[in-house]
Amino acid sequence: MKKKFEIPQCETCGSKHKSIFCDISKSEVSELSDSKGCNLYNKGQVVFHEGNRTNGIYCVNKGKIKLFQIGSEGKEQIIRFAKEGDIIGYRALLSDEPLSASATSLEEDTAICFIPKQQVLKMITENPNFNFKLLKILSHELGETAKIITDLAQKPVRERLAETLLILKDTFELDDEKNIQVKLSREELANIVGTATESVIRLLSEFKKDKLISLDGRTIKLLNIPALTRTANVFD
Amino acid sequence: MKKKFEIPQCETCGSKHKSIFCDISKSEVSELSDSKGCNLYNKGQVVFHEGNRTNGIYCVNKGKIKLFQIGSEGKEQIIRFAKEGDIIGYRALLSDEPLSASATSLEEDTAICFIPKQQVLKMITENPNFNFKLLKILSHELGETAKIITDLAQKPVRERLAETLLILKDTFELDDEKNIQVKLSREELANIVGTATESVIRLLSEFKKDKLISLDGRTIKLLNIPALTRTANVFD
DNA sequence: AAAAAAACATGATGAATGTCATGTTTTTTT
DNA sequence: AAAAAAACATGACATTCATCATGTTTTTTT
Repeated sequence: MKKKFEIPQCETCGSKHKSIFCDISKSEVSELSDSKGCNLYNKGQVVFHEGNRTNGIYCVNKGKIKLFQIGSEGKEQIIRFAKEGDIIGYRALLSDEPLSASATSLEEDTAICFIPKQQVLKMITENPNFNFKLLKILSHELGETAKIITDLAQKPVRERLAETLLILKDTFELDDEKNIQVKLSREELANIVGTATESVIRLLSEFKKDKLISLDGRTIKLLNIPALTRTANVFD
Repeated sequence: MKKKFEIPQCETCGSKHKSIFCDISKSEVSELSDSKGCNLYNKGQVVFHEGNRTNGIYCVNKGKIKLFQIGSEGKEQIIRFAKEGDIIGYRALLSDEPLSASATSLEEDTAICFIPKQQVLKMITENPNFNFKLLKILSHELGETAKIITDLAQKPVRERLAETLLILKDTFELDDEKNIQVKLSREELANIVGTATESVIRLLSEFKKDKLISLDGRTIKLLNIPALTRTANVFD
């Protein structure tokens, strides 16, 4: 059962300033606000499904999203995450291809706006700033995925898990107690790292024993980031 | 020692029609031709180096290019290839980040033009067609890398090698004898697949024994594409 | 609150694949 | 053409890591 909620207005959107929409004009904002739709999602609900067509882009107003593909054996592979202010679904729209990944919400009360294709295209052609930001997002993302490819191809599971924790830290940040601000199951962690759930469980226990992290259910506290970085074998 | 060669003119460029520049105006073509530079490369020469800054994009006029990253243990990971008509280096330019990969030529007499940043930015702002093509290239590429991530994370080496052969087929095409039109060392194949050179050698021998391919030095003939597709475990 | 389901945890085992050693062939350099 | 280097090939072995089995804890449903 979906709760009632205030439909977010772009004019007052808290995540606007840190999004691709941060410096569009007043008239564009109101146009955007009029053209968009917005939906609330419970934890685990599907926002869009791999293989489908999309007719616009989605903008995360509140909550956290995982984007994943289903591999040939039916196993989920998490490709990336999105949070407040991020857009998703733009890849399929701009390449005019089916969605390459599915998106589901990771938290209750996730709010996601939908901006129709027509409006997106209009902003691309009429607002060079928006256009360049889009090019920047895409090309940055492409660089990140290339790094992931190299890691998956060359690093052992232990290093990849350590690196995943650091990436999750950078993506969702730590609270004041150094806990990573996202809760994922062991299985989901395995589906990022590209390994078996049991391996994640074992390695997390090792990291804990080595005082790199501490665990409380799905909450992971980073106790020693430099040592974790060394474990991940990253130097940048 | 670099041979003399006719500097290619964009007006008469044979690869223009199949590139991002296929439908720019006459005046834009001549502007492009004036602003660009062009270089010849021998086999194995570096076009650009990971970590450096770039001040423009490169357009492959003739020849084949591999793009790769160096992993934390110094091992090369091939991210993608480029051929006649393809552009490279655009990711770094558009994201305003250092180059995420190195590029080297795979053949003698590779010719690559360089288009300065200023010219690229001008075309982006002034030619919506060019702009959308760029967005399309980036987003398509992003979709391809996502697939590769899922495969690397989930498929065994045998399947990945079979799939690599099929991707090479699609990228460089077959000649009339069904030979893949690119010559790579076993080590380079390993650096695509994410495995050891010895594993590639062994698996190629198996594929040969199973009549999926035949081998003549670095030339790979695809004898049974449907069976290779099944071996790769792909269904699309 | 009880029952069921899902998630977490740990040990035992085996398969996939990386590493090392060694030899042959091919290519490049002198 | 000879020598050197690089690439290719194959066997033996070791290691990582996935799978299976089983049990416990936590969460969800009834």
